[in-house]
Amino acid sequence: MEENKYCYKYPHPAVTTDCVIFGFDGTKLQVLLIERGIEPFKGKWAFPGGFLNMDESAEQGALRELREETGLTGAFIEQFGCFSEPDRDPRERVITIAYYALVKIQHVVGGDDAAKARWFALDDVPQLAFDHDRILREAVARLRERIHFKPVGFELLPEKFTMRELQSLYEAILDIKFDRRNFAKKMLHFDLVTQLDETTWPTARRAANLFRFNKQNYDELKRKGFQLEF
Amino acid sequence: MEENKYCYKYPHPAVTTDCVIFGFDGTKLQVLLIERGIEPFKGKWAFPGGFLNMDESAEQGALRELREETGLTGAFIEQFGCFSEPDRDPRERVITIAYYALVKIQHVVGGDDAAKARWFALDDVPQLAFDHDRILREAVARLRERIHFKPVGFELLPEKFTMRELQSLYEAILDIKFDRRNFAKKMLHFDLVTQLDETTWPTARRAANLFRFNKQNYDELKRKGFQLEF
DNA sequence: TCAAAAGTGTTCTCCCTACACCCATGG
DNA sequence: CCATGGGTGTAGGGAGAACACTTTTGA
Repeated sequence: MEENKYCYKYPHPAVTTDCVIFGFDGTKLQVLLIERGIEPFKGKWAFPGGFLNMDESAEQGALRELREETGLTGAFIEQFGCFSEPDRDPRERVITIAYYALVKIQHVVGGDDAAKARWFALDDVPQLAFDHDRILREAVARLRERIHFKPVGFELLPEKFTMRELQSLYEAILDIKFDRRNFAKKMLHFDLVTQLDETTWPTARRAANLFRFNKQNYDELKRKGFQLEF
Repeated sequence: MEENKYCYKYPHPAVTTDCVIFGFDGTKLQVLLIERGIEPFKGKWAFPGGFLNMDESAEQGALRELREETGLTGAFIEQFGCFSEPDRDPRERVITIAYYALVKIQHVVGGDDAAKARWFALDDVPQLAFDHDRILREAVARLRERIHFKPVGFELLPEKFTMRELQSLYEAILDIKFDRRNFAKKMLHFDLVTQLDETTWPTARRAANLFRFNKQNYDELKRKGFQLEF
């Protein structure tokens, strides 16, 4: 049996993609992790990911992994870095291209296949396999940067959401508190959210207005080169 | 003679680093390009770069390439993306990890070795080899993003510079015009620049005050978590 | 003396911030 | 009726934007 049939003149590293999947439960930012079933780092938690196929781009690879692990298609993903320390994988030299994904948590049924998958609040993520601790830190940093200029947050919310949910999301990502009224004012001022006629079922105390993301207006603003700011 | 002696169970892509080197000539943002001497894309211009060694991280590889091509050590570099379209290199599958470097143009003696190297103003960069056009667009986009929050611009200027030079740099990067007085006010307000007692030789019409970057104050601001804004 | 670039301060506006009271609903 | 969360407006301050004239020096 031929074991090592792919040969090159010079050494080549292996290349993987890893996907930091963020979700939002209405209160806290969550990350989807998978418990490793094999060595190395067996039993540790890690991001879903895997080797890149030779006929796919890194983005396609990341989307494929995402689909395989969560069943999600068409989620928002963005590459945020490539991690390449020579000894980051004990088996062989592996370079990973890292993406973060923003998913609507209620669309993820939970680890649908073999792998043990679980959501963790960002505060109580356990120690991770490989250099995934560092990868997570950089993913969060990138997400924080992004949300200042792009309304990526909407990717994490359901179609319809309350102003409080939106605010909680921003607060969870940026780890700061906003004044309720000022936050709503700013959001509405940009016309990025549209108020619907519906309200929440009065399941809490009082029914709250529902909003949806106004993509048209966002595209319009972007086209004009407007710089948002949060 | 054994040609292909590095063998793997699964196919591995080749991995390179490429370095988009930015400089500033006092008026326009410049990029350092190298004319390719071999196929593919012989005669086209491209960024300096090369294959990653197996014992170095991507950042080390990029710094090594930078040193080999320009003689520069210790320049500011930042990774901004990994490009992985399966057919981006006609020879074999090659993934490139892209960095941009900010260098003081007067420190670069010019292509010191074999390669034909030349500075191009951003406006008249010719069509580039591989997918380097796209890489350049993304490098510029990242630089623009960065300069809003980090005083990366100082990496491009000499130790001592005039307020006008600094303003021209910001204008070149962001492609907008500022009011001279407001710009100086904002810069001085953050205490990011310190005025020196020296002035330029009155080579233009009137001598201008010289400034230098106040790194201490910047670190101080950063430590306190201050968010700059330009 | 003229042209070209440098130095300098004020006003106005707008946006961000801080802040408090009433309303609706379920228990 | 009370507790909880939702809705709403205003006043003040600070930062950014607009803006013009004088100075220096070389040609």
